[in-house]
Amino acid sequence: MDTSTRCVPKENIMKARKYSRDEYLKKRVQKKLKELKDEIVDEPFLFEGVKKLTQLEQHEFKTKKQIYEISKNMFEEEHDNNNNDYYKVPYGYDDERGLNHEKIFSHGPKFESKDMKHECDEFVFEDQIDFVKAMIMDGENLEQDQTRIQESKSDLEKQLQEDRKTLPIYQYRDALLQAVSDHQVLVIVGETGSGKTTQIPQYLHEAGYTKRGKIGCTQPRRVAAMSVATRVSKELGVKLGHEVGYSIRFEDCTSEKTVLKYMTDGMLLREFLGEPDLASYSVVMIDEAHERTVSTDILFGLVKDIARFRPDLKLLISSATLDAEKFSDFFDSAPIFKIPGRRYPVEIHYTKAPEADYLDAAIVTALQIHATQPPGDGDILVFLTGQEDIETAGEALKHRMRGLGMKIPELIICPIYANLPTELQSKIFEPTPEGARKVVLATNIAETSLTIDGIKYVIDPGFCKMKSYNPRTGMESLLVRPISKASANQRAGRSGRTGPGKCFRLYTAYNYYQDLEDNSVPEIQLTNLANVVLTLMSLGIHDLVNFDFMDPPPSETVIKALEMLYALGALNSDGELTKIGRKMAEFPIDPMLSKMIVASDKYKCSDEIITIAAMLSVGNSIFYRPPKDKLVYADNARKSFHEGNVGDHIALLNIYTSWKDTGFDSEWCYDNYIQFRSMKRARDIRDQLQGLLERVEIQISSNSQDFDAIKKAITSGFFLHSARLYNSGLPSSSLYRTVKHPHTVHIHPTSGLAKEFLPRWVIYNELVLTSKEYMRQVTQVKPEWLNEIAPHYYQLKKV
DNA sequence: GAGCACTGC
Repeated sequence: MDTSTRCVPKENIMKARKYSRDEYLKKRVQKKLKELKDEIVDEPFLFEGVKKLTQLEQHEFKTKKQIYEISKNMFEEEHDNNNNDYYKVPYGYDDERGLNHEKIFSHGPKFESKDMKHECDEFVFEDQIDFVKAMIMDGENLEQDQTRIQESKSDLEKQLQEDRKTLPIYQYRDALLQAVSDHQVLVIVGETGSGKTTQIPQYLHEAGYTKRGKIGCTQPRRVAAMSVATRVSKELGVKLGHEVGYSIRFEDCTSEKTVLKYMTDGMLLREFLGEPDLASYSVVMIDEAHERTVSTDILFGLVKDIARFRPDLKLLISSATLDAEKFSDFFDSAPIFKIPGRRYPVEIHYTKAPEADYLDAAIVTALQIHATQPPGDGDILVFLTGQEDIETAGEALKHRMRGLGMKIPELIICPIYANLPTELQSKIFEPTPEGARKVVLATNIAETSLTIDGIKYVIDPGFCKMKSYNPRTGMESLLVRPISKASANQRAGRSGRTGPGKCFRLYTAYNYYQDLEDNSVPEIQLTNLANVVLTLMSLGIHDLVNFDFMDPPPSETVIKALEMLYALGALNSDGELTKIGRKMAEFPIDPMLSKMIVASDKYKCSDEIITIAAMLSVGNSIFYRPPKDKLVYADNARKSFHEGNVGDHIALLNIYTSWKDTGFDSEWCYDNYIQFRSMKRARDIRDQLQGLLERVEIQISSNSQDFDAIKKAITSGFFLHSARLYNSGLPSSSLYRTVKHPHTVHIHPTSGLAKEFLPRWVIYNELVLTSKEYMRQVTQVKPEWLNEIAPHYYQLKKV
């Protein structure tokens, strides 16, 4: 794979495809077809036409397939009311592309792997992708998997105990307990299915560690913490929330009795604030450490530190294979304990040559698999970068399946990405009907966050979207980038969960070994750290430069965060936390938002401000973006909350109060093109913030009519994000200049302020870089407020 | 007139 071309932003590839080549091609083909139409007498106009066309246009167009598709579209438009059967591929149509099955079958295979050769012998597409089978990721302990049978309810507990003994980890029980007793820190390597998450805490409990304190086990995700705790409580035959419990944001399912506590990593981090030595714990297990979330990375440094003062505290770091040595090194050469996983073998296939258009290649590969493998065999999972890719691929697949007619089994297309409304997400979990096959088009969500049963084939184009953060400008953007080896292996492993699987990588073996990084860049190096720095500060860690990070974040990012906290008044000139800073640290949100809340006390509008803070911290998924034809309704709905050019912040407040007035109705959300899921989340966050107000002694006060007071409170948090209209003489100019680091930016078109009216001074929630540099969530302010609210910051600047 | 991968507190 030529990584330089692979790094081209997806938009460019898409644009080139959509607007230049295809448009051009379409016009040419349509013209030619019209010319030819009179020559070809009806029967199958389309196919004869295509045949002639391909001869004529051979030198101009790359593949007949494209010509076929365009002429087919054109044909369909013309014969819209006709019998659909007409579009079936007629017998005898000769196209090496593979639209006639009998013909195609005679072509040779291009797969190199032996078994595929046999299976693919009869079906080859013109732009077939050549794969080379390279290796098999070994499966382990397979024979034991046969025993997983659900028993009747009365036998359930007995069965659960039997099940526990069949887990690979069971035979290592005594050795593991010995290792834990001999060493304070232990790195555990165990692949998925080894049972480490459910069993290790139970073994330690059985061995008596819970007599001295709780056993805590962290997970990167909420659902994992919940489901594992549920499972373990069943295995131990206790009620969830008693001896076994879980703790996640908005939901604490634990009691005084709880000795095995599963929690999200962020939750343990917040527990540090109340209990800096984790005195109530005897064992802390950091699970899925290889995922390297910001919270786990911080936890590493913190637990390593407290382990020195608490020799009785046992630490378990559990991870996937690749990182084990690194974890061991970080924890002063802690011993590594290996547990084999339980997984089926996965065949890895690479392409012989790099693929220029990964989307097209993925579609063709999916069709190839579908056409050559028996349908009851297993479903296909395709990893794509985002919603747009998924929609494009879904359309293309549907289209081509129609082109292939009835001779091929049904293919059910299931898109899945995090912003997809919940009711549409559930489609992927429905069992595949007999004789059909499911193809799941997924983002990275399927890499770790959810598991789909019945997947046998994985198609991995080798890309994902990654966040990048520029500490200098404070700008965030998403870039399409090649994945890491670890990520590629994780994706491949998704095919081997219920039986032997196959993974088709749309890049070459050379690309894999030479071009891909071993591991993904840890998140802590890619993100804004203001909140993390504030948390560490309130734990009394002032020397952040020397904090023991496994992979330190760029010093620029840390300095930027410190500067911001200083400007917000959370730190004094000695770098110590102020009273304001301590209050701010109580809120689990971005420091600028928490400053806004703390400041709202003064303006007597804390009720409105926590609503705005909750809405802002839900992020950009509040508005549902429907397909193009309904987009205009969605935009109008959005505008209706923005009457009087109140600004986007007040508009968010309006949305929340309108929703609240309906009694938190889901229909209302649907009518207004608002995501119900996001609103529920906003409500949860708001409730949490309201609870925290008491803790920092801020009165709930409402002042819903005084927008200036609300805006002033917002300005107290966001005065660093101010911008001034630039070139205001020109009516069409919408250029703004940020005040802090002078930089030209625009108001995001989805803002209520974008068109109607351009204020001279604004504050914004965030900067994003997409096609331009945009300010998102913008509100007008008066320049004198900046002087009044942040004189320390604006005194020298000319406002 | 744009276009937001995924988590978490």
